[in-house]
Amino acid sequence: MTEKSRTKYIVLGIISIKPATGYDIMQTIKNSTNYFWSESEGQIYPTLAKCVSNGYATCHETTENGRNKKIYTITKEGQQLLKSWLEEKPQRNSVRNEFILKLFFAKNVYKEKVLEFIQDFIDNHHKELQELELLFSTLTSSKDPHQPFWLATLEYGIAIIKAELEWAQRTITNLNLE
Amino acid sequence: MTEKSRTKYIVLGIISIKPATGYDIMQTIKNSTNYFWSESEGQIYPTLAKCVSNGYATCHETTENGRNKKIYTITKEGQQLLKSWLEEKPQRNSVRNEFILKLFFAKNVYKEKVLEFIQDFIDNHHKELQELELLFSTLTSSKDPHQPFWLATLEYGIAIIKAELEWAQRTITNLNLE
DNA sequence: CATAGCATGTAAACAGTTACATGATTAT
DNA sequence: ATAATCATGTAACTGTTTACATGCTATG
Repeated sequence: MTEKSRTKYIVLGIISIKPATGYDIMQTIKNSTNYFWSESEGQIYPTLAKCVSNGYATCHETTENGRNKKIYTITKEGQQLLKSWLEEKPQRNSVRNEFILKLFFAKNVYKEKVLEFIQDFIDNHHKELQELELLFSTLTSSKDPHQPFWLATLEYGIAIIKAELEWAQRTITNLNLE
Repeated sequence: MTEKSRTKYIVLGIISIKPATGYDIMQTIKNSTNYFWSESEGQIYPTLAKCVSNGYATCHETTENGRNKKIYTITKEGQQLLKSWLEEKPQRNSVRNEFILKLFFAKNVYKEKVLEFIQDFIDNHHKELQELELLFSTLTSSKDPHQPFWLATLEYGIAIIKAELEWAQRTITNLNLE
């Protein structure tokens, strides 16, 4: 956990909702933030250990169903760190969209290949849209105090995907790919 | 330039259009790919040197207006490498949107702060939209053979930004921020 | 005559992913 | 039995940014 890595904030954010294990945190990321923030496994456990050594979290070891678990709980210091980060102006992120980069240089690529890529893009985005809409329908009935914010981020994901799908259809026509 | 870094592909892609200096490449990225692919300065020069040592580009030193320049030209091998990469299925990129991450955890943030962040988001996206629309108007009249693909990527950027702006306005209402 | 832009580059620090190792439980 | 899931962790590698160093030319 170095100065600038934001991994600690998503970790602290998740355990601020409810104490959790490293595994739980990874599941939460996979199931509910993955469409706007992803983390790889190799970051979570070291970050949790460093949060404990820096006093931002405490660790409680238990055994549940014969499984050893380490349940992490946020401390007052962790809450303060999280809150002060949340109140800082968000930083712009570097963007890297490999699909669009390939399209940018697609002049010498066979039209069939370009069409194939756009159709894959459409398929993947359709699947993702379905997943987000499923999430949406479960979230709408939730009474969790976080719900309005989670709904807003989910609507963000859905809005982007819909715009991408519409663009992809138009682009197949505009590039005369079919 | 290691195995997986994609920096070499954007570098080769740009010099495949027209021989260029490292500085030119940075300008091109800043002016025309930055909304979907960014690179930092410290990557460009070492990548160019390695492209030369790997036979993907050649380097020609000249002096222009008293300035020393190194003009890089793509080789046949470079063109082949670029083309074979372009024809591989695009890889998904990891997503990291700090603004949305902060909104996800915004329950304990003052409403005024949340509103401020969304308004900054709107301002920044308005500016970016204007820049892209300016680019768009110059591109539409271009007869460059790359034009249809550049236009498609530009339309992608514009579509996303418009969707984001609409979402932001709805979200101010939905979260009762005003 | 100062500031912005043109032009090239490196070193150190920082960040992140991949692959592996281990072993238990639950479902098929 | 065996595959999937739960659960924790590390090492090595890969990739990226930041800050610095240098010096020239064009513009106001």
